[in-house]
Amino acid sequence: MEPYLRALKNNRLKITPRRKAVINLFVNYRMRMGPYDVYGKLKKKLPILGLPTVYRILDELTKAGILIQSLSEDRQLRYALCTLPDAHHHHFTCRKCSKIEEVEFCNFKGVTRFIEKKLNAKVEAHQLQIEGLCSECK
Amino acid sequence: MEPYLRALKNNRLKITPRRKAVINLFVNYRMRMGPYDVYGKLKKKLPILGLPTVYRILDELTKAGILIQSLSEDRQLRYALCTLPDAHHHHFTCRKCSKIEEVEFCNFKGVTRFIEKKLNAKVEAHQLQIEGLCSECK
DNA sequence: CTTATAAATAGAAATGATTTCTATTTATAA
DNA sequence: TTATAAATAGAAATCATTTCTATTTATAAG
Ligand SMILES: [Mn+2]
Ligand SMILES: [Mn+2]
Ligand SMILES: [Zn+2]
Ligand SMILES: [Zn+2]
Repeated sequence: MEPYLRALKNNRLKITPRRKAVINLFVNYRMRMGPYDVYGKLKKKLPILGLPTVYRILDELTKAGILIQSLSEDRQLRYALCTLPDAHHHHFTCRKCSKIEEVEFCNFKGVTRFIEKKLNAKVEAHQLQIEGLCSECK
Repeated sequence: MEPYLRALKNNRLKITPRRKAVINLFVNYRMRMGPYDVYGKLKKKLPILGLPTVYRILDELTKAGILIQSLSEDRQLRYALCTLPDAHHHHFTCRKCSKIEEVEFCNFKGVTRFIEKKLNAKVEAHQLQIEGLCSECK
């Protein structure tokens, strides 16, 4: 919890009950959740809570490096805790239980070389989504 | 053009002026376009044209393997012609001119091995977006 | 412990891409 | 030529997301 509060301070974000509750939720549930999921789960403990606040906090936490944002099959926003904010890496999502796992391995240099040689283009960014079944669900 | 019309037949889609116009547009402009881009460009030649028709045709052509669908940074739908519908491959998008190029190279097996060994999970699918500047724009 | 201030929030409202609906038109096969 | 299901236009609905504004709150300084 402390490193996340420090990340808030580093990004000049005040430590509020709502922000702490959102972070806590993601620490307890290590899975992908959308704004409405988060809203639904927090509404129990914080009956006075606005959905726009959830959207805003999720965006702020993403910019602060605490969460990662992705789009699910239905093209809606999803977020998950990222425990390795600094080094380049990817994420594996379980199709059954939505659990997220860190993938500290990236092969992409080979693809970059291929493209820059064959297409004579400059590769600037890549994004990789990996899906499947986690060890418990398979 | 003929292989695309054959693909329509194979998918029990009638050959209509609207569908031919959409395919033609993507054959002439080898770039990513959204429904509204397509609508705007076709409206000149086909003044009677509905935006829902464009949405529907783009979806049908994607299911028929003629186009690929992707989401742009602004989370909106984008489409492009795919000239290699059968073999597994990826696509490079130019950030400046939106040109799409085929990338017939995929490294992913190494990532799969890493994940299946380290996380004991089953990898079922992956999606890779590659962006940069094409040979003309860089 | 106050107080001042900018930041954060709730709730209502707006936005806008995408989808649905329905009456009419059209491609296609017999 | 005709019958039929498929395709379409245009209007309307949907709904995730964003914007707006008045009120509340976290925080730092005195
Ligand atoms: Mn991570
Ligand atoms: Mn392709
Ligand atoms: Zn799982
Ligand atoms: Zn370019």
